Amino acid sequence: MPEGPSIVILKEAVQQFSNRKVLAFSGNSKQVDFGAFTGKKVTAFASWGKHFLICFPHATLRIHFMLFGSYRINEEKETPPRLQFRFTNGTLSFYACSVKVITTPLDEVYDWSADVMNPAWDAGKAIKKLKARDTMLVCDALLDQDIFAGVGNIIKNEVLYRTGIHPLSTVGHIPLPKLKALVKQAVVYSFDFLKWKKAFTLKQHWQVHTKSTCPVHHTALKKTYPGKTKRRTFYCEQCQELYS
DNA sequence: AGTAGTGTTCGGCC
DNA sequence: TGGCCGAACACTAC
Repeated sequence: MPEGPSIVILKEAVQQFSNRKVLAFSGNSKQVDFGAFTGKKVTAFASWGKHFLICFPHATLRIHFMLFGSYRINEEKETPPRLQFRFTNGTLSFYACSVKVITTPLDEVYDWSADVMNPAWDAGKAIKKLKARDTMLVCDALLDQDIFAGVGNIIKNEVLYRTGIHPLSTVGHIPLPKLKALVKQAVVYSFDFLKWKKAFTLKQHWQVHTKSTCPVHHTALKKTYPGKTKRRTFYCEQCQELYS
């Protein structure tokens, strides 16, 4: 569920409830005053990176699925929903997710140009942010939501392989053309992810993530937990150059 | 059938 | 102060 493209899929799947009035609203979230949203109309569904946003005239509900969150449309799960909306044309339920109420205008909360899937995405700003973090390891930089909102661990591994950059490379030592390729592919792979996920073929397109051999050299891939983020990292020592 | 992970926040410690 | 680390959260595919 969690990476940016999956949130875009969710946003598209719930459009049937856009501009609909909430007939009933319940759940086990402690963050939400359910009465404050009952009878209100959903003005829009939006997203920023891995954040899913349900907009109302007076406030926005921010949903983050973390590792285990899920949702159902016109279906029920056994587990109690964190949030459950009933509309005239169906129900929308969220499970095991983090929920927050946002009352500040969204443009003040979110820098839309940092979201790799947003039309406002600004590659130049991403390059500037990377240059300002010159001692950071690239494996950590790709997971930094202030730079690449929406990028998760799968996208990280695949983008590093595509661009031939070793995960332990230091951002400040990566040549500018390579850095530009990295920023470019963070977006390109995210949209590939979206396309493949919709077609239920995402996993079969993975080149290194969860894999044990390099698709080019047929030699063993490395699997480590590097950097500050210590997330599972798959890479090929022959294909991916170390800049340090 | 047990394990590990598409993620983030928080509190404690040094 | 601030960086680092582990725990917590809570589900399910492999």
